Amino acid sequence: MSRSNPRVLSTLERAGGFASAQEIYRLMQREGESIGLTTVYRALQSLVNDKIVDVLRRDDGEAIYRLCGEAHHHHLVCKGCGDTVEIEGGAIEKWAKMMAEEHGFRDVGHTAEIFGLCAKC
Amino acid sequence: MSRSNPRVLSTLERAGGFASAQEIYRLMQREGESIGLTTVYRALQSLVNDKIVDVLRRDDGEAIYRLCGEAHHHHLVCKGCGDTVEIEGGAIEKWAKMMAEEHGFRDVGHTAEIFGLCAKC
DNA sequence: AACGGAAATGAAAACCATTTTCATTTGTGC
DNA sequence: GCACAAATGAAAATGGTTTTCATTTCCGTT
Repeated sequence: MSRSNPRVLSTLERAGGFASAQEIYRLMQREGESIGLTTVYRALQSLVNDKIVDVLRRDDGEAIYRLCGEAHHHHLVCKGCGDTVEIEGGAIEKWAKMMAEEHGFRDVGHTAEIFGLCAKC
Repeated sequence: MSRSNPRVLSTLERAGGFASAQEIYRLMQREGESIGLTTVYRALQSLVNDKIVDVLRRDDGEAIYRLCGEAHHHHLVCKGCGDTVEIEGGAIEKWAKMMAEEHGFRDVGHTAEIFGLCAKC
């Protein structure tokens, strides 16, 4: 039942370990790989089930997939120009762990994004 | 140009300051208010522009709207049963402020959600 | 009160990411 | 080679959100 298509995984890796299904699909097309959008979605779902990738949501609602193994980081996004800076979140990791423990949750992940206006905007 | 329909705002307040457009629409219908879904969406957009409400995304991609004035808190969500606990995020506020400062960002906000499995699941 | 233009409204259509359906192809064990 | 399961992808369905456009409501001016 493992539909974890290796071509999809490797494309996700090549994309910097961070991309939406549509982006992965377009990327594969551009590189001449023959694949259907459906298969991309299925492969990603499968990778999520197998906990090889995580899902988050972009602000526009599109789902983005990220390799779990990736150095975990967060984003500082400019509301004006869309510029994004990757930032460390050590404090957040601890906070998430503490909060989860306190409420008896296990197997936890988290998302955290900061948005504002950058120096130029 | 202010399309910030007060009936929509008051319904959002009544919903606990936290609801999706569809939920607000259904709530208003149930209460016998005559309004179109389009108007609800427009009113919410307008409230977001005026910084009276914020938007976040639920895991399924649906946008949820929240009164800005609300005591700012975060959520610990169970992936199994969907149960949600509101938690404090003092550490996060500081982290967000620091990171923003460090990169010259101003007028910053943030989102942070923790998800995992609750004790029952 | 009547008129005219601007803003608001909402039904229906368009949009777009995602999921489902289903017929076809591919792969594997016999 | 054969049969059966799994994988594939085109096309249709789904569902939240946005757009279009014709109609209605508001307001300020006569």
